[in-house]
Amino acid sequence: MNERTDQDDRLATRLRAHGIAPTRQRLAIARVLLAAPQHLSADELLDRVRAAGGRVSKATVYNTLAVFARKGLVREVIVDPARVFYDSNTAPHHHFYNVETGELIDVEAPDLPLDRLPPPPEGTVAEGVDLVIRIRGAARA
Amino acid sequence: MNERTDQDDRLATRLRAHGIAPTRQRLAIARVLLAAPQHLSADELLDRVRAAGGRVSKATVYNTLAVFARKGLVREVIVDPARVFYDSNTAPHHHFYNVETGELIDVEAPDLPLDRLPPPPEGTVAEGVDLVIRIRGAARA
DNA sequence: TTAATTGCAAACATTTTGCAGGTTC
DNA sequence: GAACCTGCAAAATGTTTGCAATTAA
Repeated sequence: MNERTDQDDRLATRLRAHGIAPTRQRLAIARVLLAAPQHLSADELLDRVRAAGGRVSKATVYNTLAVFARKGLVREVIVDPARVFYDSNTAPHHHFYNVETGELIDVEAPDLPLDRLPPPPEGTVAEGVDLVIRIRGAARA
Repeated sequence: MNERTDQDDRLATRLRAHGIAPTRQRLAIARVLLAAPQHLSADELLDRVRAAGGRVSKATVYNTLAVFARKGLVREVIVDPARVFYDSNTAPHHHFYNVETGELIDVEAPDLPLDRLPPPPEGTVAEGVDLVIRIRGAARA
């Protein structure tokens, strides 16, 4: 059981580094969500955490995701009115969103010359840039 | 009452040009939404249509907005998980979204060199590009 | 021990749906 | 008169909230 403990230690450290107290539930959620770059909705995440043996309530998943997002550990992706996606890839990048399948695909940011964006209106500050390319079709391999 | 009739005729023509049958309710909705470039949610639109004397049900507003969007008469803007905005400006452009006030502001598209976007994955076709600059702060004049 | 976190169920808000009645061409 | 449109109310969905019990530091 040392591997798992080591990994959890790393995760706990990472949470603390973001000012998040590493509780049992938050670790269970982080273990799933931060395992790899991916896009999950709250409900999907709840399913996966439970499938992995985690005991978490729905409310806690929503709470936790909001905390993670606020602390910059994950990124909210708003592309579908039906649900919010949480992206464990916090590096600057953009997305393809398949409106037919609901699939989200990362796009490398460097491809895009977004360095000279228009300046925000007076009195406001830019907080982030979201670029979404909506696509459709079956992305068969 | 000729002015209003003339304007309605123009709107009706515009709807027909998009393959939309110009019913009483759709005209009432179009009159409000297409009067100027603006961003309205379904509920806001319902209020305004009724304030203007239009008799429309909530269901019809949702139906109509979906039809307008599908036919390209308006554009859906997904920036807030809580509600969909409908943008009567169909020219290519982007948005500032004030996460504090919920305000949407148009950004001229030409400012952005989005001509060389990454190609969509095989088997899919790009349908549109949404660029949102999230801002915060009170945009006082 | 003191504040923070969790879980449950009820509450919410927006949007969708079923279907009867109207309207349009 | 056949197809389309509308309205109402009920349902569906994802998310939030209130509050008592639990846990973390």
